[in-house]
Amino acid sequence: MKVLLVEDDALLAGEIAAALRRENFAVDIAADGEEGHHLGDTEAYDVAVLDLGLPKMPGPAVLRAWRKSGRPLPVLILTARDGWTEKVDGFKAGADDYLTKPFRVEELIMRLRALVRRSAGHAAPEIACGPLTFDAPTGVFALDGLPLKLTALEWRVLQALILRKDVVFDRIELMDRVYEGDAGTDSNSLEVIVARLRRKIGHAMIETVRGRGYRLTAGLA
Amino acid sequence: MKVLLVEDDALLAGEIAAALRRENFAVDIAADGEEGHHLGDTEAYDVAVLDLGLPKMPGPAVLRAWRKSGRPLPVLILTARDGWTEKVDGFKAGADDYLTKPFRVEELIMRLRALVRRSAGHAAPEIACGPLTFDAPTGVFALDGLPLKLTALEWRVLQALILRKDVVFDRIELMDRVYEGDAGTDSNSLEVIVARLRRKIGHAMIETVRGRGYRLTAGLA
DNA sequence: CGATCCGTTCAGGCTGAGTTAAGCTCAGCC
DNA sequence: GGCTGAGCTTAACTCAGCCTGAACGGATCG
Repeated sequence: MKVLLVEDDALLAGEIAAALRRENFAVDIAADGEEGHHLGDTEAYDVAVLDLGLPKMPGPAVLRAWRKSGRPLPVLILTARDGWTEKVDGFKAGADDYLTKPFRVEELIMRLRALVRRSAGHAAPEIACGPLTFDAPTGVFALDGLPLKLTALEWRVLQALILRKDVVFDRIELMDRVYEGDAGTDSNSLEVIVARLRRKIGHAMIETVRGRGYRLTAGLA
Repeated sequence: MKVLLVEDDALLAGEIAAALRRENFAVDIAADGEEGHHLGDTEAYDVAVLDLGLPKMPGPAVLRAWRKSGRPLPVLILTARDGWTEKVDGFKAGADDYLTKPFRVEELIMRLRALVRRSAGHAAPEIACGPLTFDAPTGVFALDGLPLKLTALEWRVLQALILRKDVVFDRIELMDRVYEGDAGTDSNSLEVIVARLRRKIGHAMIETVRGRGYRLTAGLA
């Protein structure tokens, strides 16, 4: 899962990013509105966290620009102001959620997970695919009920796949979602990760579609 | 837009309902957990507002029951408690948003709108042609409902054809669309691809127009 | 400082998608 | 009817794309 964090306060941004990475998120940080707008418009993210008070380009303008270009990207707005009129403005600009500072990082994480789950079209907190289940709020995978031990990258890949199970996930897009910054295409590390995943959850579950990407299915049947 | 409001405090429920109706929402009120659960399970709502402290059946239980029966209904939880651990529990049960009392009705309305907007984005626009269907967002072809297994080139050809079904697709133009760069006309590889496609979806569906190109039709003679 | 774990790189091997080529079919035309 | 050429089909070939085992190096932790 890849998050775009647009926040000019470097200290706060670092703290949030560290907390998110501890939860296996991939995080890109933009320090001002322009950079944030550009990244959100060109890269593939699952969700964006957007501060309202930004240099160069204010948060609402960034959000409006994304919506104007038809980005479906879910956006959580972050702000120091607690006034309800501000919130209304945020939602009017197309925000999906709103959090006021100060806040618990745990709550931010929960809200982000809920946003991603919902925007992937899943209502229930648990997504199942054959013997494999994913509990969205906690981020835990289980195989036949037993919790799986996955590394950060394995987790990101599997999470991306299960959110779009039964659909082919494009190779390039998958790499974009799994790796922070720009993904180099001249590497087979993703294949190695997939191979290791297959050894853990069974070879049949991750199907490879030549020339396009991977697909998570219930295995057989 | 229809809202299910599960709230035992009649005064508060009335206030919320009035505010929502002022915004042209249709509101059903349930005064206890059992009624709320039943309504949410049998009626069609766009979104539900769920109080946590309810008589007869507590809020989290209601939510879990909905999720268990596969309801895709987006749910906003309403509670008097402000602890972040409570919020985490709410999200774990499958909530999509969380609001603590007291709150501005304007914020509730905004959050409900955001929830509905996001959960509405999952209607699948499908192109159909006889027994063949194409789901544009996922890019999946299906024949009589069964997903088709296509190679990259087969997929490109079929996609080009179904986007202009019932119209003759010029050979040269088809090759230009399917092959990167400039297509050499001195090859019959396209014909091979078409032949393989025909074997998969039935010979009648792709009609040959001599001297011009191909045409995708419903297939009946 | 050593141990462990994780992500990456590299090399070797395999599979199958896409192409080529050759022979066949059939529509259109005289 | 017979000729002609566009299009169809099958089989074989080739190489890009993918898999995987092993080894390397960086990070983290005691």
